[in-house]
Amino acid sequence: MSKPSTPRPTDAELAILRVLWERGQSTVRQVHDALSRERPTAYTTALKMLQIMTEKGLVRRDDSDRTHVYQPRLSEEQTQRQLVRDLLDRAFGGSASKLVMQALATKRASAEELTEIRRLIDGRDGREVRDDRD
Amino acid sequence: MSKPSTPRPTDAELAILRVLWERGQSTVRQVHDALSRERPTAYTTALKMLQIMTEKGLVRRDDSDRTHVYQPRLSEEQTQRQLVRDLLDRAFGGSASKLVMQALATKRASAEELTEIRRLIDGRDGREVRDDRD
DNA sequence: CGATTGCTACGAAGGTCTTCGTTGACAATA
DNA sequence: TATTGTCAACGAAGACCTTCGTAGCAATCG
Repeated sequence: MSKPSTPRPTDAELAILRVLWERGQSTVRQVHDALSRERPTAYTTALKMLQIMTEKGLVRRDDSDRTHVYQPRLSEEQTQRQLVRDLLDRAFGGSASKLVMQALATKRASAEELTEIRRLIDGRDGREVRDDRD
Repeated sequence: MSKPSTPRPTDAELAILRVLWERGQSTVRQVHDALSRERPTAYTTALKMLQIMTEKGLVRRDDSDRTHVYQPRLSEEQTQRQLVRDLLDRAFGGSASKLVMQALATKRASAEELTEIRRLIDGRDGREVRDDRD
């Protein structure tokens, strides 16, 4: 039950969401500046993007002031979970262990990360998964 | 070094790859039949898709017979790893442990899966990841 | 006041994705 | 042989995605 209330963010949308998660609520200018540090684009690109994302429900807009302020509608964790679930369905036949296996096969999985992961698993063993809404 | 030799498969492409991974090398007809069980589409949709995927290098085509035969160019595991790495970069800041955490937060992570995952980690501890080419 | 600056809105271009109809070649069959 | 069926190849439509230029409006500066 319950289809994803918000659509899967595209690449450019995700880039913007990353900015909003890091900075907290921001103006178009602020988003644009942050994005441009990585890759120079026009101001109106960020603007248009945020407008579209507002329509899609990916961000919320406060337009009480002349300069609008945007904030992400879902937390970083919620979005990450949604993306993982999506990938799980699309490419892993729903098998979380296979996904974890591939995550571990990544060079990025450092020793510290493995320790961290083990702690995670020990922490919640077979037992229940907290209720999640996405 | 080395940018992804093959592009990230799109949704429809992934659906076709799933068929090829499961069935092994297949004709357009066979792919189409398998896809249509899930969601009815025209034969030429599968055909066009496979033609495009051939151009992109996602599949390999044997056209020695009149009826061409297609096979995936990368294994399921290679593709999965590529997708995980991609998601890691786009949405997790490269943190594998965060990704695993979200995978575990999924209902699908059953008790058996957790056991399986723990075995994986114990199996390879901090040590090195086998060489991987994608 | 007039000019410049900063903002939103809008339209549109150029790209990719997915879908399908049509065409022409070839094969199988009546 | 004439018809029917199967196949690959296009082309093109319609939907998104991403990017930007332009326009219109408010505020601010000289």
